[in-house]
Amino acid sequence: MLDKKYNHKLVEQGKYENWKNKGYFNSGDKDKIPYTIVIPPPNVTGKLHLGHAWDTTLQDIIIRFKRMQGFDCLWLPGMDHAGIATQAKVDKKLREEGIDPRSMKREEWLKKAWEWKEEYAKNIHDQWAVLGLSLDYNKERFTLDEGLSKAVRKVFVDLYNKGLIYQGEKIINWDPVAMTALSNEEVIFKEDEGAFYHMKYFLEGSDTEFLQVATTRPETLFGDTAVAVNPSDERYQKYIGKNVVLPLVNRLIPVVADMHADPEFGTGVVKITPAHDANDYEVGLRHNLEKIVVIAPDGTMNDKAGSYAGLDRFECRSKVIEDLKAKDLLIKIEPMVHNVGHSERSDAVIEPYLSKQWFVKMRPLADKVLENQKNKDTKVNFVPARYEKIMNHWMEITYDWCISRQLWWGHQIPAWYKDDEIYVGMEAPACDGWVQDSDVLDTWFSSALWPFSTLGWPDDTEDFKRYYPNNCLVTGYDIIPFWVNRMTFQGLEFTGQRPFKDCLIHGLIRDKMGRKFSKSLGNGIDPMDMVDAYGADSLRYYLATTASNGTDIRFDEDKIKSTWNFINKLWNASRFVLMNLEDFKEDKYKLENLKDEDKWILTKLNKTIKVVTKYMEKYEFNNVGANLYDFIWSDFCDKYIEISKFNLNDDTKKSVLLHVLTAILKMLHPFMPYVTDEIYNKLPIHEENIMISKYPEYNKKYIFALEEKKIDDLLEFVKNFRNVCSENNMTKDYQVKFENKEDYTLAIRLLKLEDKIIDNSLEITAYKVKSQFYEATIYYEKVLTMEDKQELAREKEKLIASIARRKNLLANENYVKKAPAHLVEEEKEKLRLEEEKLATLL
RNA sequence: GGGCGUUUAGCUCAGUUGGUUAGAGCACCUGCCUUACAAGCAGGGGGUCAAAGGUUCGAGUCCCUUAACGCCCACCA
Repeated sequence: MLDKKYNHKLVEQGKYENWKNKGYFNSGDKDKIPYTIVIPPPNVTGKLHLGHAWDTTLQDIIIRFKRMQGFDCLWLPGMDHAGIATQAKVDKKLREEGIDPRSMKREEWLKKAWEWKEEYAKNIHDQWAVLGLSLDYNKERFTLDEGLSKAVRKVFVDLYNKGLIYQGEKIINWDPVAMTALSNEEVIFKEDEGAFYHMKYFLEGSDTEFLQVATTRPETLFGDTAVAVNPSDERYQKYIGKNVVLPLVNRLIPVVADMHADPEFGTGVVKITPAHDANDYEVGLRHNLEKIVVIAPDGTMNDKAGSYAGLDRFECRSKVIEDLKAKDLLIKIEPMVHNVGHSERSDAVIEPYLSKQWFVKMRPLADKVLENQKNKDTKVNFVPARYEKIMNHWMEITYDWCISRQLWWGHQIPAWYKDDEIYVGMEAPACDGWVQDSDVLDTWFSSALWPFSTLGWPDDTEDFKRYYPNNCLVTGYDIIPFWVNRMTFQGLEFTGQRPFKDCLIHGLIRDKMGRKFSKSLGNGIDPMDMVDAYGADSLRYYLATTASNGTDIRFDEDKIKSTWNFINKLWNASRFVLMNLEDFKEDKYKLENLKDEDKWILTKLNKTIKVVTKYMEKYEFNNVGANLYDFIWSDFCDKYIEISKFNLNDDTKKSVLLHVLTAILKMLHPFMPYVTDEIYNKLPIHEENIMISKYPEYNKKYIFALEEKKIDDLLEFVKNFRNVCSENNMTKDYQVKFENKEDYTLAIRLLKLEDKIIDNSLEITAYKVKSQFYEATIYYEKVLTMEDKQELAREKEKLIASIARRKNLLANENYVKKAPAHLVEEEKEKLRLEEEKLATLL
């Protein structure tokens, strides 16, 4: 027997280990059709947050559903080495231990990093287990595994040989704290308080005539090799071709005409620093200007900055301002708020930096994606569909991807150098004297291969052949540019296929006020705390059913609480069923000699199975949740169980109770694996385990339209009856006369009318209660008060208005002609009922 | 600057291909300890669906305009 209250801690204890040990999570049954999802590999940098819990719950729901539908399900787990993020954390830890990470040998440092990885991987495994995720651990991968590293090298080498990877000296985003290059996606623009510094660039040979140059970054002036004006800007025509004197440095630089200078912006004169600004770099190329790097990788000024060398770039900025002021070269300081790029990981202000890096040539790869998305049979189907636009737009405007990182934690670039020679290959060259490139690849370079590298590609493995392309990928919309896009072009390029058929996009989880969770706000919520308080089942159901796809969730603990209540309801309904089925055996199970109410619940059940299955297939779990909630609570618990109490010795009743409860548990199982497992195992008839049981299927045999309508109407009658009693404050002394020959047995039981039925009319206050089939008069000793009369008058007015509206509608020829016939009929019926009601009232 | 989204009950959100008195949970009001559940049961109140216009017999839903908020991309010397 079940306890009186649902106890999530007791229920969830030990179940995960059991499932895992029994091998229920394992893929590989060749008699079944394969179904694959690969987990978005979490970073080995910390704990999982609510976003992970949401993301993985959705995947587990899909996988459990498909498994119950009879597919050979592979849900492949794994983790991401997360290059820059992990390196930053490992470095921080070492520094706290008093060790300078950069003084270590690369191999020693890597040993520490692997220790870190093992520790955090364990945390993540523990959390996956708590959440109940049915991952196939036999297939687990890590992005730095030998197999995945081989895939990375293969892709690098092939792209290099195709000319789609090249090494070049370009302006890239430099993170001076992590001291590495970054891709554009890893730069976050934030509005910072800054200033526009207006400086005097004197004309050569003049101490009166100068150009007023405005900049937000005066410290870069040491790298200026020109100033530019717009060729159409009449104010400055006469200066084009002349030289100006670079302040503080006294170096002569030319005034060039370039479209880049916007006459409307600032003073219309812009200083050109080709080594520290992407636009200036382009200007430099057009005018053949020298590129002078003046900032060192750590963000300090280098020797090109003369006496300023060694100063941090921001200290240098202050010093330069001070000195310009002292020399009367500063005109004004104009405060301004402008967008400044910050490193996604270290938050350092990004320095546009001229440096030699490796790049992926994106145009041909992106074009392939755009072409493929036009074919509905081979494209990636986004759910919701609008997110396809995000990917396509990215593909349209994409620029070359900077993939080299000056880090240790990652896949070292498979390029070797010897004097001026370069060798790119899967393995190191055989002869001596070659030195491997010390850089590693962007983390996303390896994650981009995740859907196929995890299946053994580039080898032609059984797994790759069987489980690729993946059926579905689940991730948040914020990850589309970093990951989804890159998986898509790499998948197409290297496997000739989309990496996954569907891409289910969910939103972000925010706090109750709609703010992002962040460390600085201190509003973070540990999913493990929620599991502790309400159970994994409650958290999962809440996360999966709260939002429609692609939209954000505002975290609301009250809603998890209300899910807990729902589970408690399920628990108690199950408790009721089990109490009454104690000696029930398989030979007693029969769905025969069904009464109207049995047919009614079976019809409702089958309709629910149909609609729930449809929404499961469409990943619309919010709709699944709403339908199940309503069916379970309103139809099964509030109505059918109550009715069943009148007839509990009947094996048919017991069979129906068991049948419906079994189906309910199965449909809830993907959402609430623990509690459904607990209850299911206690049912008198059940398969080995609910998670490998067969998902309910719609069965026309158990659709009884007539009985459904009849009982719906009876329940409507009962409700109206109660309403009349409640509105008129009727105590128990009233009498009831039924006005026709329908079967009122159930109504009598539900309304407890056994001793109140009369056959004749009485000369006291009477109320009519009606539904389509049922009709009764309630007699009650009561004087009508003023209020009662007003109430009656209000109701009369309402009815008259409604009747008028309907008559009007039905008089409308266009409506009668064009609207579907059944609607017109319904309308007529409603009108008839209302007219009757009005007549009784009068 | 370009694009996407949101705006529905006090709060958080659903709302299918347009179908005619717009739903849920929580909160609120009334009455109930009715043997599965008071974390419950039976009822109830509450919304001119952001604003204006249009298409249509019919608009929360489709089209146009506007506003507020949010996000993405680009860019700001």
